Amino acid sequence: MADERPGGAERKAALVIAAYEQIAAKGLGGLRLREVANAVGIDHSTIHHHFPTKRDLVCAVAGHATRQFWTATPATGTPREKLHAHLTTLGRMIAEHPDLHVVLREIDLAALRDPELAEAITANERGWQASLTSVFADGAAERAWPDGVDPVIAARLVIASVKGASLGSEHAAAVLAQLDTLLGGGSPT
Amino acid sequence: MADERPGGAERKAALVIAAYEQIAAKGLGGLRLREVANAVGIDHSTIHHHFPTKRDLVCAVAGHATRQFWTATPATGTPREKLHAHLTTLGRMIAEHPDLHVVLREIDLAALRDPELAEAITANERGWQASLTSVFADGAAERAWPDGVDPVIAARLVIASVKGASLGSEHAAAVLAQLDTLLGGGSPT
Amino acid sequence: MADERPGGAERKAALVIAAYEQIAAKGLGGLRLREVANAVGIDHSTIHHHFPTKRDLVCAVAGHATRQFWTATPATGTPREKLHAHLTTLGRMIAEHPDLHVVLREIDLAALRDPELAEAITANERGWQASLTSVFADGAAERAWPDGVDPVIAARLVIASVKGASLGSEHAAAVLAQLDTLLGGGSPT
Amino acid sequence: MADERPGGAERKAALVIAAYEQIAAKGLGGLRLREVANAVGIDHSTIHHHFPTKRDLVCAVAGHATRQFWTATPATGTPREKLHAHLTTLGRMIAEHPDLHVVLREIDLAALRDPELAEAITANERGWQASLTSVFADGAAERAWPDGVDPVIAARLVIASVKGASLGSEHAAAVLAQLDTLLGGGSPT
DNA sequence: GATGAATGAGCGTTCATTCAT
DNA sequence: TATGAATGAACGCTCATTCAT
Repeated sequence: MADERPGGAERKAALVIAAYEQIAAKGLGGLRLREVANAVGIDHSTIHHHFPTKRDLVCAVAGHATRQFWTATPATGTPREKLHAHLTTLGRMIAEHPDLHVVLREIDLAALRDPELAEAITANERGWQASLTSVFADGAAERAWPDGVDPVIAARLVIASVKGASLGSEHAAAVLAQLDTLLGGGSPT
Repeated sequence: MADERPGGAERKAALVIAAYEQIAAKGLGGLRLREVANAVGIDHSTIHHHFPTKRDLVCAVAGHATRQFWTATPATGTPREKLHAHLTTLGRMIAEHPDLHVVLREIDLAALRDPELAEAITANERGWQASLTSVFADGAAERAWPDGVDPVIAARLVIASVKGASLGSEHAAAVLAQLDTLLGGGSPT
Repeated sequence: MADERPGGAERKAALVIAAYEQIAAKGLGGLRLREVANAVGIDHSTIHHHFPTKRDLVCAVAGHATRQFWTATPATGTPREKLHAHLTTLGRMIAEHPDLHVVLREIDLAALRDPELAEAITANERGWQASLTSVFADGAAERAWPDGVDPVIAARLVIASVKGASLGSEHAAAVLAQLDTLLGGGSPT
Repeated sequence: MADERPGGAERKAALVIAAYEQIAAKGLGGLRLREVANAVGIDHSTIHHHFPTKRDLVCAVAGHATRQFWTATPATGTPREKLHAHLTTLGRMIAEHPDLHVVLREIDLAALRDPELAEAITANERGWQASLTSVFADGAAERAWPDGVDPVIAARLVIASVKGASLGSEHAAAVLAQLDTLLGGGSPT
């Protein structure tokens, strides 16, 4: 009822969001704890009560970003339809909210050198990979895809295409639609 | 025979290479002029004699990296063969020299906020895009690809896949092979 | 009784004084934040906690110096006596505390190129000018000065003489006494 | 006849003038050897062939500036007329060419901490002082000044007023005219 | 939980100067 | 005489972090 003095959890969430926005705007290398604190309206040293180190905050942002991403990509129907919906949604999301994907890519890169960060993002990607793999496997039974489609590898291809497309957000939708076409052609079930 | 005292141009090149390696190892955000200078064996202030600012050095690295990339991707034969060779080469390169692609991706991301850097990388990408587009256009005449392949968009898809795949170098070759299969079907000319 | 741990305001004042002394000793061009910090006994980076930039510190010194100067020059009595007291006091001050006037001159010069600094010093000088002008105007009514003395210009002459005299502190008192003689003639009220 | 390749002396003079202009524009603290060299069209390291150290160049500028000043202040006639002409000329010069006086003041200040510089400027000032003193002494014989004028001190007062006035060039002429009035009143011989 | 003062390592950059060519 | 490469000390400033209050 009284949300004037936010509890610890809300403050933490606010910090994560502020940090997320900073990363989207200035990149991971441009992230400044002081500015994050300012954006939330607290002193910059107070931030360490919620996140002992900068890295902890960044990891939390990684979790937040992957969650955002995942939440936005549900799908139902046949495997063909699921894939189509997935790629369409992602294409639109990249165009409409490039921030999320920029942050995700920023973290992908940093994760190459930071195992802790990698862990924070891997969980999400494992889910994505698994979900896509099962879509491809399901579709394979009904010959929904062209010959030569390996479920695991095709899932990786989709993920790679999405990541790469997110670096050029203007063309992302078209690129993913092209991939969709290639995978399902003009003949969805 | 006396290359003990390197001329200005060689020093510059050595600095670019050292910076490139630093970026590959520590990321753009971990690039330190002092370490670059140490690697080359000169005082860190001397760098500014060759590159007035850090940014100038990074731009030079961008040029170097894109050149590396481009020179490593020639191809001959039919459109089908060209594409196959291209994707195979890239897949192998990502696996064997992940550095190059990491640096390229690092710069891609930074270029979102630095127009000067963007310019250094755009020239290369325009060439890549044009080359791929013409391969797809040529192949279209002889129906080398599945239906629905738009040369321009397909080129972008390939680029996106390569970029995305380079973030997970272990699977890059398989991913690009999958894309190759998808595009060439079971029937290369 | 516990002034071991100085509060923020005291630290700031101590920094200003230390900077003032540095400028007096080495000139504005010889002012080093690290030495100021050392003199106060803190890390040099802590200075920026109190004064965001070096310029801010210098402006604070400008304020401090002008205040020092102004508080040291009160006067009472007839216009003639006021002027005499003023010039005598200044002559003595320049001789006894040349530091203050050196710093003031240093800042005068820098103010030619730094509007912010100019502002910090102008306020003081306006007060000085106004005070002197009114002394001269008051004296004019009782014919305390030789013919041809314009209150505003005479005030400027006094200021100019003081400034110029402060560059050669050994003779300052005599110089200002000469000016006093010239203005008051042999007949002080 | 061939002034394409300037001899050492001309080059030196050009450097002094360029340095002088730099000091006038940016202050002594803003003097950069590289920019001086650029202004003259030579490499910045070549400057050391003409002036071993920066200080040497500054001393040369001090000489140049004092010479400029002195050249511009001749006077003839009775002591009264001489003084009047002198103060008028100086007042006009400060207004029309404030650069010279700014540089002179800049050097005055620096000379407080640099004996070598002091020496370069003292010679000139001694001449100025002597010349003024003799004007005052000559005038004393014919009672050209008010009572109480000591030739030596009055000379110092004039010098101090000129220096101080040069810090506020807009009012310099009026200030020095006021001093002139005070010294000679409405009754020049 | 929050603050402000302080820290210290380190950054990119500057600049007079040196030296081999 | 002139150059360009190199030096090295020093500079102002940044920023994550610590700690007493």
